[in-house]
Amino acid sequence: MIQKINRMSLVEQVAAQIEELIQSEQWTVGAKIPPETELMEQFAVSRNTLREAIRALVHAGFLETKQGSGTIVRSKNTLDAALKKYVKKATMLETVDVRIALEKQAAELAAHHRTDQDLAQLEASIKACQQAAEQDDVDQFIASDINFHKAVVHAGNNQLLIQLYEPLTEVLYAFIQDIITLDKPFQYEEGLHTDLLDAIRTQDAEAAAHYIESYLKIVKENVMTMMEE
Amino acid sequence: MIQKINRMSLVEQVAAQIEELIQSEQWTVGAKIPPETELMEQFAVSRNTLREAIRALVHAGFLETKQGSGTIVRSKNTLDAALKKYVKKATMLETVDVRIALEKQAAELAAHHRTDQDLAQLEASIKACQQAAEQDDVDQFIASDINFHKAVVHAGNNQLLIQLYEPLTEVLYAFIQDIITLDKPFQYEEGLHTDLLDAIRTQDAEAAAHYIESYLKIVKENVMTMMEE
DNA sequence: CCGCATTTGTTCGTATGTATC
DNA sequence: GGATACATACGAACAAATGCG
Repeated sequence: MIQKINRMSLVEQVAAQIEELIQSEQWTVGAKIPPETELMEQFAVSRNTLREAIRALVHAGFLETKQGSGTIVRSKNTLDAALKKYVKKATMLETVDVRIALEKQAAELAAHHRTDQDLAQLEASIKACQQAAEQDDVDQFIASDINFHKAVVHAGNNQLLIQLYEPLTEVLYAFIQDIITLDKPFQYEEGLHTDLLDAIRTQDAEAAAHYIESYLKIVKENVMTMMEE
Repeated sequence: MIQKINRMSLVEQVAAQIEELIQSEQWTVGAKIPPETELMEQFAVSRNTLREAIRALVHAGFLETKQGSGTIVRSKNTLDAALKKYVKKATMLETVDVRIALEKQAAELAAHHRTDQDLAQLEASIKACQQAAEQDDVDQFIASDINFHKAVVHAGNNQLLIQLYEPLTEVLYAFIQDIITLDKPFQYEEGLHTDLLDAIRTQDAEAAAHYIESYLKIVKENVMTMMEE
């Protein structure tokens, strides 16, 4: 069997290997990676070649270098960094529409694929919301609320969808804060999330999607009224 | 006014400038960029520094280098490259579900926001499909079909959504080819797209979403049966 | 605070493989 | 095939920042 020639440049090969080391968590986030001299020996390449590989990963957001100190692992995936950049530039209205699209689909999938573990996670998130509401802890409530939505998406069991959804939540955090603090005196509606949970539990995909739609339609209206001001 | 010290490394500065040149379309996609020796002079940096910057942009998907030939501009934005990478790793089933999510929402938005220009574009795409079908040109038909779906998403007038959708189509191209060539002897259903066009023209968001849903449900079933084999 | 080793940042020189005319 | 232009790769050296004793 004749093998294909390795057409990848040395730099690409080294970069791919390092990326693999990060994603397999042999190099954990936050940890310092071996110095250049050491990596030169391990990969058996020159310093310049190694540096080009490292620089590529720095630019992509995987690594962070500090002169005199060393190089540390900064992040595990690039999509997150790239998406955040774009979401930042997009208008809030656009972001909300994309969120509606993804979360609705996720809710339908969750209704089909949810495990007992998923249901437990959803219940826990709802409880956290209730507790925060009782204590009038706005920040905690928002965090718990976002956690609930994330849990829904996770229950959908679609990795690609999860990766796309995650960066959106971060941007919405500050916005939701504005809505709650400005628009209303922060009142927690009891059945807000439990309806969706029931729909997912009973595997009623249609109801789950409908809940998300009506909920996010309200969010969208809030966004639009805020933009008019 | 005291200015902050420029703490960016030379490589980062060069990379940022090149990125700017690309996004401002002073360096257009497909065009060859000046050779390294020339850029060394223009940026007033050494070869290795320049190379590290270029390598970072190559890894990000902006540039593409070919030994002996030169370096050309490959893409205008990173999100596209990052997404493609992820989509490639995701299963086809996951990709289809995400596509359903995005396209459904886009169809609803299109029904609301479509302009006369959008409608004209949709009609043109449908005509291209019909022509390709009459001539039994499978490749051309697939291309036109994808163009139609892209036109729907564009009519939704949500930049973020468009950016997310675009990379998905590329991956699906090869797959749709398989379905058409293997599964069926390539027959074009007349009303396939016209129903959606009518829904968008009459601004019936619900019907538009419903059409996308039923259409992509068929696609999804095809994916699932193919995976079983 | 000083001196020193470590580590990344930057530059130059040189040789080699590859595409284009 | 030869000449030229260009990217690839290696090696050596010095600069600058950091951290430690």
